[in-house]
Amino acid sequence: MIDVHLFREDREQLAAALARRGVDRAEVDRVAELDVEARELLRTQELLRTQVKELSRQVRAAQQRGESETAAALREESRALGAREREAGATTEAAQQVLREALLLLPNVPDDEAPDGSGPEENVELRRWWPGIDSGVSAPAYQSHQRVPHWEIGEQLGILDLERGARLSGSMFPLYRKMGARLIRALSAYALARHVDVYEEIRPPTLVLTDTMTATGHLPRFSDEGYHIERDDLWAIPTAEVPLTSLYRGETLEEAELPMRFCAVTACFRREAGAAGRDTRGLLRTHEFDKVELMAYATPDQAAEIHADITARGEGLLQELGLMYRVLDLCTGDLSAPSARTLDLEVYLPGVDRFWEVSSVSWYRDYQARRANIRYRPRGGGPPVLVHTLNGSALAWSRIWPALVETGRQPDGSVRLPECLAPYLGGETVIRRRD
RNA sequence: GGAGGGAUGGCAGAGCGGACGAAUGCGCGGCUCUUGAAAAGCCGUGGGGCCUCGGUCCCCGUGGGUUCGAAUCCCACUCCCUCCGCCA
Repeated sequence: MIDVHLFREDREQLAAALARRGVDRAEVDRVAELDVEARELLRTQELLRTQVKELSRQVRAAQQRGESETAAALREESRALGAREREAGATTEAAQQVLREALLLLPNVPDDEAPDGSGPEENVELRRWWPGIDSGVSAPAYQSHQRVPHWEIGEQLGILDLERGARLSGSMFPLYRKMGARLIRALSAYALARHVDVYEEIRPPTLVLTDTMTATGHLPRFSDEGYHIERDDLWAIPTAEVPLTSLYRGETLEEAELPMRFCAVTACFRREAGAAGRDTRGLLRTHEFDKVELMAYATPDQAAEIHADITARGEGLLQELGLMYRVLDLCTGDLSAPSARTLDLEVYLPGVDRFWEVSSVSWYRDYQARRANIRYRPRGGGPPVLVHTLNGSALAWSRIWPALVETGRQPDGSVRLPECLAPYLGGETVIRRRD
């Protein structure tokens, strides 16, 4: 959530920044007015409250002097004021609630560096990588045996069973078999092993409270996107970012502890309500997928370096896996609501001939931390300061899996997997037809 | 699911209707003493909001209630601990 002070002190600048991502000026003005209103109501209420407290003191004093009639009169006066105070309190609270809701719905202020644009087509491609690029090899010319979509490969090799997945849970709930299942497990083990040097491994809960979903910005704005278990009022996490960001919710850290870095592999659940019917073939879009997530709390000074590190780790994995990918700098119109700056990593799938997002590395500044109330005590003293939060995937396996089987497909129909996975696959890096 | 106990500042822990945002100890910071350190002594030390920067209001797990007045009494809930039941 945006600092409400900006609406008082820097409204013009704020409105201009938010306009870059399509927020109507009227929205900004409305929040500013709600803020003024709520403060006025608060002042009225506090004045009444002060009077009640003063009268209560006088009641006691009168009682101690034995003046019971005076005490009774004062009590009566205070009672009347108290009723008015309660009324004013209710009004104030209602106004503050309206203000809070409006603030929660507003997206973050984009970073100055984020490119302008109104939608995905205006994202800026920063770089592109493929095996051998460093030694001057030109972009790969994929062969016809690689131009087979992964759902066909998966069926041929018996490693992906979408029909039975759908039987269990409906469409877009994939079921992997044999080496296909093992590959997912291997990828998670491989990636975590690469990150635990610096990122503490966490195994968080998969179902979380509404407060936990609200802290990251997934609620209230995107309630349609989440699986909600009504009976217990719990949400299935759409990404490990959600539990990881709330790990220290409500706490005050010491500056010396920062940056704090975490990684986790979890299942991720998405209803894909807004994308119904699009990209539904194979594994392109699924309701459940496994992903390794990196997440950090940082001081504002540390944030840029962490952002670069998470990006580098995602890229590092893609390079070791030998997959062509590109890096996009998301324009203001495509930025997720809580993010100030996001770099997307997109892997190339030769079988379906398209780049597909496998990681979104985002810097939220203090937008999530303000919702989650996570602060740190500065080394040199002074009041606690909100942390910056950052996160990114490394990586989303439901899209790496297709990239690997399509890219690694041999002329004989078998699939060759990258050597870096051998230790996690029992040494076997070829998936053959009769596996 | 059942029974009982608990939740107070960075930590421990007192307070159980009136000047309590809260004793005391530890920790932390500063100073004195010391060649230096330790010890000792002295002083300081939670967070948030609002305004005319001097004030003022809120926060004792959360939400409600009683009262002129609530950390303190009542109700509900959450979480933690102990025991029982069930269970991978």
